[in-house]
Amino acid sequence: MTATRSLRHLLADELRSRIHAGEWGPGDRLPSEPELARRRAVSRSSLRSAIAMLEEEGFVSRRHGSGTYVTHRPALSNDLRRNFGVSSLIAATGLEPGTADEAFELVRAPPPVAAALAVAVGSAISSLRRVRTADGRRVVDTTDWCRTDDLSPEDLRELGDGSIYSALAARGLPVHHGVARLTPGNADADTARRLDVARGALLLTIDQVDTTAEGVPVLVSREHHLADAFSFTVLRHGPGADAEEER
Amino acid sequence: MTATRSLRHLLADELRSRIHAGEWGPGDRLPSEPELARRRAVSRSSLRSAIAMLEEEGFVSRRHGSGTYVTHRPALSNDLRRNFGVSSLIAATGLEPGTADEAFELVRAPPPVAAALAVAVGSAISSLRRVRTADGRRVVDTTDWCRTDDLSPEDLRELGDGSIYSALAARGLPVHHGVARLTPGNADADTARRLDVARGALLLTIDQVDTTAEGVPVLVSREHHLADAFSFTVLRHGPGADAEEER
DNA sequence: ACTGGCAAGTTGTCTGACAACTGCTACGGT
DNA sequence: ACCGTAGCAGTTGTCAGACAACTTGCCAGT
Repeated sequence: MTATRSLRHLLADELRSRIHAGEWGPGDRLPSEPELARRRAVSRSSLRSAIAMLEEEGFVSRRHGSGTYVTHRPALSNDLRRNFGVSSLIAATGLEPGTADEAFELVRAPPPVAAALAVAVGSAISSLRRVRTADGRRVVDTTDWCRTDDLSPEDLRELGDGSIYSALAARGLPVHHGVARLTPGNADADTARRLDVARGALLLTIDQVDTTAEGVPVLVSREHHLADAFSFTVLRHGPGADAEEER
Repeated sequence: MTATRSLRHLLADELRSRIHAGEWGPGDRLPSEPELARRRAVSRSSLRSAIAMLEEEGFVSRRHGSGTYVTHRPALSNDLRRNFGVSSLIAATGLEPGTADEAFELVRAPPPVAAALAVAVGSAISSLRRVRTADGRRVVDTTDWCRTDDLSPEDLRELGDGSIYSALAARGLPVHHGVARLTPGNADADTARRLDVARGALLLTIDQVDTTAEGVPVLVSREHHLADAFSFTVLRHGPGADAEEER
């Protein structure tokens, strides 16, 4: 299923990987649009759409009358914006992700979680708590919550190494975006024990609410990251790129 | 100078602000492309490019054969990706940004800064250290470094309330993007004194390197943010949005 | 040696058309 | 009365060709 995405997405993927593979280095000029379109036997407009996507993502920049150039974009090992789950975050640093101390439970929704999931406080929801490891080292203590009619505790147990995101997508609830809130903190007794560090160790806590394209919140998670295990990076677009609204 | 940006950028800005103003709410369908194009007296292709930008930014989502719909995108008060400088971060929360304890100096580049700015270790560079305040409260302790031939300490003194970014842009060095690295930490004696908090207070440190579109690093900064003063948020794009490369 | 303009090449926009898809409606069979 | 299906109108996706706006390098004239 899933079907082929639209042509311009395919073209964008293609160009992105060709740039990523180093076919054109930073500062190089891409072949002209008519040229690229002719070689791929697609219309120039489709190819232009693809390039527009790459431009929006910051991979290339276009100069009217001159050409399209590959930007000197840094290759971030772990960009918060791109690496969604903890697994991909760990994998992006070249380490082997794993899990430990898994616990699947049916719990009463605590107030903040209930509010985020739009359910009544105290109603039963599925929760999955686990410690994520990188090359065997305990680095993240996570808890995920979701509605039981979306995923029951049994569903969570069955997914094994599969990601929660793909399980949700298989149920027709693909996660479109998430809002992550970052807070520094110190490990409490419980988390310290689970992560096998001293109490009070530095943590970066990420509270995240994932929603579908329709704006329905489907997954709430709280992740306590060991501060010295990762370096979290964000690519920030400069003020020149898109002047923006205020009020 | 600056010139009018391309038409599709203008159209995108226009639509973005109209959505932001609430003309169409989340879930609503936008007028059809031919309709919007006719009303603005522009070609459908230009308008399509504009909508493509909004789609890439996550404001709308298109459905082939059905229409273009406004997504339920959360209105983030302070998104790390969008709010670039500390001032805009403070202003985005509705507080009044200010500065205190400014110090302009000519210093010898410490190794990490020298590496980031691509200058010799120990060579003279401009630095600006200051405490940023929000409604008078001391919330961030920042230090900026840049090459003296880009901005001398006197240039920094002269800019007053103007941002360093606009000063760099005026010198033909517009900042295109920056890479921010986030680290939790505890306040050392010096920072604690400057921020008027207890030693060991929780901080979120942001180390950032800002570069031009050509990839030339022009500004390095280290910001110690009081943990309880802000909540840092990032909008993360879901896995469904753009399946991506790995290696 | 310098300057001005010309010309080729590239991206930006426009126009018109058709294909592919969605959602609804009306029709016909059971 | 119910249900499935074909058709239809509306929308986004793609195509083709043309011209405008801009950049860059070259070349002739001074």
